Amino acid sequence: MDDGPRRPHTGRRRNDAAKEAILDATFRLLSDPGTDGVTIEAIAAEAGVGRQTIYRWWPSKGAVVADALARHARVVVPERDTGSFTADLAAFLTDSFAGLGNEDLANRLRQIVAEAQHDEHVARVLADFTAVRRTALRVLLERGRDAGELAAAADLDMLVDMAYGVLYYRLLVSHAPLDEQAARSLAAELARSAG
Amino acid sequence: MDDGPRRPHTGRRRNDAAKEAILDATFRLLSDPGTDGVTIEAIAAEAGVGRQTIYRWWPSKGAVVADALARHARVVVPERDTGSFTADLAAFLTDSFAGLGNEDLANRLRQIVAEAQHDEHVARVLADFTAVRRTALRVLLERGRDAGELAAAADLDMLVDMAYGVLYYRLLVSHAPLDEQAARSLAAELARSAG
DNA sequence: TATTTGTCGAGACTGAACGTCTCTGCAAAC
DNA sequence: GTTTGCAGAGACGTTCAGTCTCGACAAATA
Repeated sequence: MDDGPRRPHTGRRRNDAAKEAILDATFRLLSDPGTDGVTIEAIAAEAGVGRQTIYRWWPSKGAVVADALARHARVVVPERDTGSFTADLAAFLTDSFAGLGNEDLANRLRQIVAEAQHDEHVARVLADFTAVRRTALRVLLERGRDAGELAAAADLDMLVDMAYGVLYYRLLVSHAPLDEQAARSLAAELARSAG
Repeated sequence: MDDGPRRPHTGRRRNDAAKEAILDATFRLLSDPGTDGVTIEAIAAEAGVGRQTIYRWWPSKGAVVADALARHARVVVPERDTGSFTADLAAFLTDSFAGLGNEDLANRLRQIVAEAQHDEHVARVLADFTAVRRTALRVLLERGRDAGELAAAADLDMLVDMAYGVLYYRLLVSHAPLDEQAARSLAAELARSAG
């Protein structure tokens, strides 16, 4: 049934610059704390593009948002290796928490998590994003375990989830701050898993 | 300026039965995994009520949803006191995780968290709901600490957040299951904070 | 009992937003 | 130079939240 392309491509090609402009505009709007949920209309206007052009590249608003987020997902987690596992862990958590001290970023992440609950595209991006973060923390914990600062039997994946769990739990429920003191306390409790 | 009610109430009174029907209908619809986000229209139809009647009792859809949820929020957390702190903790976490094994409940909680991010009414309900849970777990941890099974210096609030953090993190990102093994491992890591 | 008052269900209406369709212009391949 | 398909613009259909209006009706009062 599907006989595929039966002749070479002709006609005008899609404009990659438009795609870039759309992604940039989307990300810019997502940062704006004022707008609660970005609209396609706003993205098109901000990018100086027709709505249809957006739907030529992506199947839905969620897909655009997901793509825009994904390309900025590689936020740098500074590599720490001061020799002291506890200090490295505390620094890692402090950095992670501090990033969300920026309310723009915190709002963005809240939006992503919310949207991921009913948009599979966003869910996929969030899954990839968090997986990268988990891996980074796990590497740190492995180093600590190999150095004998964590119990050999410790469930490192669970420890990772406990750490990021606190971050997301507090981000989404907002009952307690994600400040430096919290990071220190969390690091201390995690490190208490001493071998 | 506000001279208050200048005469006793007259006229037909609001129908409490309608209010009940609306709340019940809302909760029923929230459980339905098919509908992604309940509509006022659907609530009104399900309750056999006019839309305006809903807005006569609540200011917004979020408020209705929040109220419907709040009245069912008192899910029973069985009181455990077997004498063994570790066993009690494991049982508490196993119960908590098991509740979300029900996909209806898990979906509902996902919806609540998502909606809470941009609806203050829902956010309030979620905050109250989680606060009750945190208190229950904290009592359990205090007992463990008093029994010398947790370090005296342990930051119990942080431990509580680490526990519920794992629950919410896994619920929302879905990278790992909330099964009994997870509950056991989590209990073990928390209890490792031995004094 | 008759009047007043405010709720009832029903449905029209507004406004926001998603996503589709259509139009004219234009750029790239043939 | 013709064909093909993307460009931006905007009209359009649809869904949904929330408001407004209407005739019916129930409760309190006179």
